[in-house]
Amino acid sequence: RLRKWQERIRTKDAGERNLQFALSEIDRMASALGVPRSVREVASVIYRRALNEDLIRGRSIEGVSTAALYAACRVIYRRALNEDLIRGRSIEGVSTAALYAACRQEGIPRSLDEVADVSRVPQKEIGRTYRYISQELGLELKPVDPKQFVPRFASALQLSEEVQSKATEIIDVSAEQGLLSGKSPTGFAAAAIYAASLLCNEKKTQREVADVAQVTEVTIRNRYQEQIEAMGFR
Amino acid sequence: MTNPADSIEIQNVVASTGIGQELDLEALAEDLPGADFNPDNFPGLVYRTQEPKAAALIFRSGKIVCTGAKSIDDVHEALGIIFEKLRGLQIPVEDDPEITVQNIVSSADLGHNLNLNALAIGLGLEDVEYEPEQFPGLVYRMDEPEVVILLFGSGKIVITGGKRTDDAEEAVEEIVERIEGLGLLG
DNA sequence: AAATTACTTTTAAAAGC
DNA sequence: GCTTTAAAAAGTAATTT
Repeated sequence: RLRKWQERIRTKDAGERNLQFALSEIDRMASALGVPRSVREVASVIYRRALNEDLIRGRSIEGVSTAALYAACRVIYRRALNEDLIRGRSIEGVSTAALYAACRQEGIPRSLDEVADVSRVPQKEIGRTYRYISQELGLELKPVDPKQFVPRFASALQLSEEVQSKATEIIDVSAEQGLLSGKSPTGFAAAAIYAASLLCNEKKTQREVADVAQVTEVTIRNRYQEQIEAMGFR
Repeated sequence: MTNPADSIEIQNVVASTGIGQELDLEALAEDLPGADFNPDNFPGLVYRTQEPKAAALIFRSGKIVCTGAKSIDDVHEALGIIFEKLRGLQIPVEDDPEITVQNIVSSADLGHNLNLNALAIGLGLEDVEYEPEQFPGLVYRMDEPEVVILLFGSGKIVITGGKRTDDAEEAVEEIVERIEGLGLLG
């Protein structure tokens, strides 16, 4: 009976640790991404819900970057595994996916690429975990709107409000004509910003825009051509 | 006015069977020209037939998976070739092993461009996965028939997960009906 | 800058880690 | 969950010419 009691304490300890770790990870990544505190709280709420519904199962720790934190993560993972609490799923993967979901829910999305840059988990697992918790928690998030990337990308490029509203207009018009289906929201936004910068005489090169949006120049070129045509230019 | 169901083409059929006899894959790999066997990577031996074109995974238990065939007839033909090859190697093979179709992958064309954003919301976000940042297709899980449909902006679609030839046809009729009901088909 | 190759998604079975 | 097989869809990306 005493052993059972001790086990319970240990279990509770590990759970607390995991939660603390998950929350500190969310905070660390959110800081690195420049995400406002209000959104960090949403990410925390999503993580807690995932925990409550026992969704942290069946995923393995795969992300490796800093050796020390990875080691700490493994210790926690092993403990949780021994206590039959986590059974597989990675805290980091769920933390990162929760942050990605929170940003989307709050209308200030980060691309999976951007989130992966500050996470210790590979992009592929983040996407997979996101789809999993999104489905299980019934988040029902609408597809990412390319327009939501405009303010952040444009400001990183030091472009004016005028360029931003022009880019937004280009996105609206070309999406209206059915050009958005199946296209990457970041690539679509990047092309519109590039086009708007030309139209407003605040030209940025395709490379500059591509770097900020983390897409290739080829993608910008392809989307740009379609959008210009949709706008009736060319 | 062409019927989308008429555009259905079977692209791949996956089936399983067994010869009811344990196999020494090491020896089989030696005797079967063109066989690929890397037990460190995967427990099955890979053998490809040219006509009809298909790939078979042969396991130690004697169970076989056939994939890549373009029709159910081709699956039977390809497996028939493999059965004969094994018999030629003095390996006893049941008279006509039962062949079970496990999955049929088909493609089709709805004939109109699709607004995937509107479709994701219209079909119901709970049954839909549409993440254009990761994949350009919208993934729709249909209940009846129980298949998964990938829908693309071009109107081209992929139907997979079905076990009967009729599943694809029923699925196309059903998805066309649903999309039309939403007023989202051309 | 165009062409090629390759990877993303879904599905199913097999034996074993 | 992973490993392997094949196939389509269309977008994106990395190489090669």
